Amino acid sequence: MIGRAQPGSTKLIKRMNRENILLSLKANTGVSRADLAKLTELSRPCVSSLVDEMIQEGLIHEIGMGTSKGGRKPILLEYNFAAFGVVGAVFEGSTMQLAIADLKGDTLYRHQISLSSPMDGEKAIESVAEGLKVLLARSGFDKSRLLGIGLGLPGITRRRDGTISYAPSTGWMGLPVRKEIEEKLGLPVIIDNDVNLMTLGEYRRGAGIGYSNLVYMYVGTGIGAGIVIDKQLYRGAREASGEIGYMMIGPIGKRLQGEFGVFEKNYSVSAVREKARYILPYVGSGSIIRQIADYADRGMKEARQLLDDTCKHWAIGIANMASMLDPELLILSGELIHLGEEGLHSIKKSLSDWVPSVPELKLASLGEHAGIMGAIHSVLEAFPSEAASRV
Amino acid sequence: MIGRAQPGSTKLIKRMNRENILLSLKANTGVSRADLAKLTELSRPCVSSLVDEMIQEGLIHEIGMGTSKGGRKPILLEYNFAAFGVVGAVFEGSTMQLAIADLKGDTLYRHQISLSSPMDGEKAIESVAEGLKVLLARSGFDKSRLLGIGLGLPGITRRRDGTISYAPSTGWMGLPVRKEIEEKLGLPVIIDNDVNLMTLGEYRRGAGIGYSNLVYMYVGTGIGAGIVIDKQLYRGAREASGEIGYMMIGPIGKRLQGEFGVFEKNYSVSAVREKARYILPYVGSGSIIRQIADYADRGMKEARQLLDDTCKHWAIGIANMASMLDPELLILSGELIHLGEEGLHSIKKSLSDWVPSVPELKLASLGEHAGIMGAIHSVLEAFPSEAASRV
DNA sequence: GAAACTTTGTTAGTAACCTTAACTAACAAA
DNA sequence: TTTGTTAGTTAAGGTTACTAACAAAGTTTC
Repeated sequence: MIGRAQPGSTKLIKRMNRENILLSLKANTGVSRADLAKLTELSRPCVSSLVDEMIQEGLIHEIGMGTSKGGRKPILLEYNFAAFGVVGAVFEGSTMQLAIADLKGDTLYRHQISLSSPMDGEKAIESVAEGLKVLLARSGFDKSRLLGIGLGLPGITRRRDGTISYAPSTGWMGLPVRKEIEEKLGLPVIIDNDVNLMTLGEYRRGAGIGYSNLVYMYVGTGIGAGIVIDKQLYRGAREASGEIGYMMIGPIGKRLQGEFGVFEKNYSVSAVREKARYILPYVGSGSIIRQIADYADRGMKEARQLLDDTCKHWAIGIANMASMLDPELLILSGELIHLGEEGLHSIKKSLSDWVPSVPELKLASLGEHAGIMGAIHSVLEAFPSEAASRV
Repeated sequence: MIGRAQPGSTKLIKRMNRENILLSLKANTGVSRADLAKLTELSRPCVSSLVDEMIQEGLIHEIGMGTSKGGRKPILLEYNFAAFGVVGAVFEGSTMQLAIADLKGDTLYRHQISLSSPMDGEKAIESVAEGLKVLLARSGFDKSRLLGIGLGLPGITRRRDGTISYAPSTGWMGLPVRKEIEEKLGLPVIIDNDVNLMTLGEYRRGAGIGYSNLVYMYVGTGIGAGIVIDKQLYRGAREASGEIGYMMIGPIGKRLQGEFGVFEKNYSVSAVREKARYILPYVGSGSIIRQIADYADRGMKEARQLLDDTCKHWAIGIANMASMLDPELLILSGELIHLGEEGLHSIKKSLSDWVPSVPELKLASLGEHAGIMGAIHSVLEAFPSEAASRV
């Protein structure tokens, strides 16, 4: 027999109403009880009693009187963003970035750790513990006031199990990350793919604020994408969504097990850099697309060709995603940032030639911080107003 | 200021509980009040009173006694699937198919109308009215007992507005279909893209039953896809999701405004048929891929090449979708049905070479009826247990 | 400057809904 | 016939939010 969720009870409706009040309070600061009644469509007495309860619990503060609108002055309220904290951590090659944030998602302190032996999973887990200690000390937060830790990892992560199921670049396949860290720290841990978290970061705090459906495309050593659908990050049936490095773009060739996908084999930063080495007299460590563009601008024909070919195929990747998902917005990140205005324009032109519904295009706005912002927000989303659910 | 939805009231919890009971009752027939209490996690008295209420309203029936499990015999209940009806209608080229169904989604009667002037939008709308009359007469349903009409149309539909925003094949661009039919018939109308409805049909009644994330791929005159994410049909920001005919697969060429996309220009049934004309001595009207395969099997080299090339590029389309969305299941439909076991196998092989997370592959199982099934279910989903929400 | 509104917030009583506890009904097993 | 179990009902009680009325603290009007 097939059952169902959520039996409607009197507790449930209270929880919903508390949640609604908190949400309104998070979205607009300096709001009175009367305002909340209007916003939530609850009666004034009901709002008053719930608010008083939450003031007792330390979730809300009274911050003084407001100006009269022709009657008694309102008592302004504020969500107590400092009531709890969250920690975000992201592995990036040989460094680990950590940050502690309040319930608003505002970063309080950052910390960075260089991993001496980048490929050692156990060591990496230990440095999370180390970084956490530093952040707690600096911020003065007690561990009991942390909601949890969000952790960004390369490869395909199994969020539910808390393990890594596919990680060609680090070799941490099968590592039970969540369990180990939770045991070591006694805090809830959420793991996720790094590109997913960057997507979440840009969606909540960057170029994607206010949109409901967007795609985030990242071109780096590999090529990946994150997908937000109906305001939710979509992770796929096996948490392998957005693995667009495996799209069939460019020459196919033979694929070796455990290797990169066709698209990234042809047009990742590493691949383009490799091609450039055959053409350019000198290849530095900066943005490869800028280096190629510089030579192209100076009239080097082969450079111009490589540039055009690369842009065209990146545009093809974008067009494929746009035609399939019809997002409102497409955020370009990683090496795509360096395309510049002309590059962006040529991609827009291609899209309008190719697909019927062209999404808005924006460059990512958070830079290096996208991943850690996302990690922070992944915890905030996993525990929606934590305290409200204690009822 | 930013407000919020759903003020939690005592009415809401009753509605939720009624809804839960109805859902359990829809999913399993022949269930007692005691069973429902277990399924919904409500108390037995609560279930009893809600059930009695709904029996009064005609939503539920008692269907007799069950067998004792060591005590008093249970009174078995059944959802009254005949309480309301829904109508589905689908335009397909020059014919319109209609069907009337009960709340279970089981088709009661079908009807088909040939459109004398297929491209005349007004005429088409009139035939919906005509078909509805026939179905009501045959089934004995009164119009007041219909929840609504689901209507499948080619092109990009604006579901909210009820208009058509892009329809190169019919030219019905901008037609306010919903408004006109609602005014003419006095019934709620839901319009949707035809491929979306086929997807919904297969998801609810065909190859996709039980899955939560799937992609439906249709190859016909055009190429399109439907996307189900987290048990919801995803329509895209501008309702243009799944327009995979515009993926960049095969030679690009110049795209003319209002024309087909690159993928479908190269590998739709019409495109492949065109290529076949240059190769095969005779091209009939049946499945084009079967015709090519027959010549290939008889040793004709060019036919074999065309077959392989076509399969390969269809597989590329599938791989692109799989790598981006990581669905559990991919349903193949339209001309893809005729690939047969060998074709399916070769596509599976390609996929496992190309992408890291290979979805299950199935052939569509509803054939011609997928669209109309979907139309029916689109109404059922838009009015979830209609009567329950009257509370 | 007093009277008449207005807005904010609280108090008291009520209605809606679910739950628990206890009961009747109906049946199986021994 | 007794004992135990399952199904369904009745009655009392607990939460929760709502309405109505009121107090507090302003502004506006004449």
